[in-house]
Amino acid sequence: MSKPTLKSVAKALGVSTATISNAFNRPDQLSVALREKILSACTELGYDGPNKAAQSLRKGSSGIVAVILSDSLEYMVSDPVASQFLQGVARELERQQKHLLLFSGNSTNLDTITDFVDGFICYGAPRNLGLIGQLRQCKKRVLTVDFDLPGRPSVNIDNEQAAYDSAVAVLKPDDVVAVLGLRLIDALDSRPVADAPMWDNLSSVSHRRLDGYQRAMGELGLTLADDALWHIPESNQHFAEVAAKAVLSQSPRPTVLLCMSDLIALSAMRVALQLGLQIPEQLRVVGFDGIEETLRYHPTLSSVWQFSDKKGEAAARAFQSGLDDNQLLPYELRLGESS
Amino acid sequence: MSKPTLKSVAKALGVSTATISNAFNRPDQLSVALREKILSACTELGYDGPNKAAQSLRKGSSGIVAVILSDSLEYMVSDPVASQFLQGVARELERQQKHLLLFSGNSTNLDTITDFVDGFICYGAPRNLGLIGQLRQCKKRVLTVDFDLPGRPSVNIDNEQAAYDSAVAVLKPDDVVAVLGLRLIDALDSRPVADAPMWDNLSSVSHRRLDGYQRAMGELGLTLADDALWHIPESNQHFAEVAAKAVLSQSPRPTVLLCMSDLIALSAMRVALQLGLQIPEQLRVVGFDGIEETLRYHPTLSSVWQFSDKKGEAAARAFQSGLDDNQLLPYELRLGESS
DNA sequence: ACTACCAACTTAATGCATTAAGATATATGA
DNA sequence: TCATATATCTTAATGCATTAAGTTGGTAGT
Repeated sequence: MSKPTLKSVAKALGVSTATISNAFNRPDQLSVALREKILSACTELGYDGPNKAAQSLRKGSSGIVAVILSDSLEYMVSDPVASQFLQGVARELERQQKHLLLFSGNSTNLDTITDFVDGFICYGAPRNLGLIGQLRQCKKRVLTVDFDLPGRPSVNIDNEQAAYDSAVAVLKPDDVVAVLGLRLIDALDSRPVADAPMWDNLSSVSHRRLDGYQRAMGELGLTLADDALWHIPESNQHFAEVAAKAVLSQSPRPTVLLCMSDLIALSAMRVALQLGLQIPEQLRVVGFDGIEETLRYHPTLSSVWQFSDKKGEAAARAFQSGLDDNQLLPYELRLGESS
Repeated sequence: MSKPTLKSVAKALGVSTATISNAFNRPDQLSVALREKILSACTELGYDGPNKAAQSLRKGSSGIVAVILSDSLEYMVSDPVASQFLQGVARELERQQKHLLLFSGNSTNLDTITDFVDGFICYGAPRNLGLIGQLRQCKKRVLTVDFDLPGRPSVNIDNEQAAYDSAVAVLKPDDVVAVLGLRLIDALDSRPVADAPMWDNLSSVSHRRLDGYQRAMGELGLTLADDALWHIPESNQHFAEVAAKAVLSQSPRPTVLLCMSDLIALSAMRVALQLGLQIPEQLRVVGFDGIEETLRYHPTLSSVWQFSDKKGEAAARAFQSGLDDNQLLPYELRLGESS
């Protein structure tokens, strides 16, 4: 005997398919007695509700939400900030009884899943820029986080202001400043930005932060040397150390490092300590993100805390709400021993 | 004008729907000329291939694979071992052009997604035991990792032997042994197992490891005191520290700690050092799993490395292969400064 | 010239369910 | 008692595509 369907159950009970469907979806459309009879007959027959794939085809919604990560899943799951975000999304989605589908930002084709999902939460601009065009045209709901798409709802923090605040808190009038930036240009290794063209699409967050740093520096009359603005392709130990070593061996040696992620800042501090530098006496460091790990190391890191898990929850809630506004979440500047 | 469908495209071109379908799915069924005409007409019309939801309904497969985690997504994403595993799965799935849906082991109902996916990769027995029954009866492909379901393919390591090996490597004839076990009984806090009933379903891995420890101890004539076998509900710092503190203040004080995860072992070492104990002189510690973090701390941890990312890849490959065997993956005992 | 076969399409059944609109019967109110 | 409203169920159109089986025209072989 094959798997029972709505139709076969209906026939077995001598009622119409509409009634069975209503028994599951609109209890007010039939008598209580019949409904109970149907429901118990269903368990009897091993029918556990309408087929979700058919339902999804008919209703046009599945209860599955895709989260598009900026990079490969691989990288994302190992990044503390991204996985915090994912935790938040997961928590809220569980509350909503929805399902989470992970989608890599390296993928080329959105429409391998578009039909399956209720929409997309995009965490950071996808590495494959082709996806952006597809997202723009997508008929389904699209919500962006940490970047913007015209006409689409978004969840962000005020990166410019946050970066400004962090710089103001750490800078002094006579400082030599270096910036360890994240994904500023289109290069796969750590290197000074110099005159390479800025990578507009992928890095709006980074550029805002840079603007903030520069506003703060401007107010103090400080300028950023050409070779003191570095591009780091991925927020990890290796790439950060390369940049930190280079920057800290320049002369005049920087007295302040403005870092666009905590992981970068942490690595930079390690390098500095290895070079025998005193923190914060000879070098002050400020990070960005706010991750638990910075609390376990000494000196503890001054940083902008942006509570990625809350951001994830907010994103999932905003996705569900149907509202199309651009949300700005609060952040918090927390000073540690590094400044 | 509404979204184009296979039917509307067919009408526009004056051919049958079967032909359009074949143009996408079975190119050998129509002439090259017509196919190209159709394909270009499709881009013209903004039709980007057959609707996946309908396709899934018809074909009965979607290209989506669900990974059922043992706990909440929240916990899983933050656990280094689980996220390593997830990375591996994601990597292999990307290769196969399949999609990854994350499913919490706390969920009550499998059939909210069964119809959407091609099957399930279960990473550890789900915390909600009700799911196990549902998985047993599930018509779709089910592959288990780190536990077994009768008649289903699985991916494991030989936990008993691995635990045995690790214990043999660290134990000496006059040792006082304590075991910090993971999820041995049904309790939400850290506590001695004592005479609580073992939690069979959820902890097969842990029980195998315990068997391995005990075999090794038996060969050396060592026994495990009643209050020296501890249950830890979750592999995290807090629960591990509670157990470690308790065990290390017993007398006679243990000279060896057999820990069922590296996170537990790491926390235990921290506690030991705080108590002023010398490692490995006064206390030897061995862990389980193999995570990068243990290489950054001193003393470095002796542990069983099980390469969770490879396990993830193997699981995704085995899922795809259709083979129904029970795979045993290699592990590696790596000795560090802790023993 | 006739059969056989192939290439290239089409027909129509099928997968599983939702839902607006229609049909009955029973109850309500004046 | 008659018209109207309500509760309860059914009919049938619809969502979008896959695929086995059928049709047609043409080529090849003898």
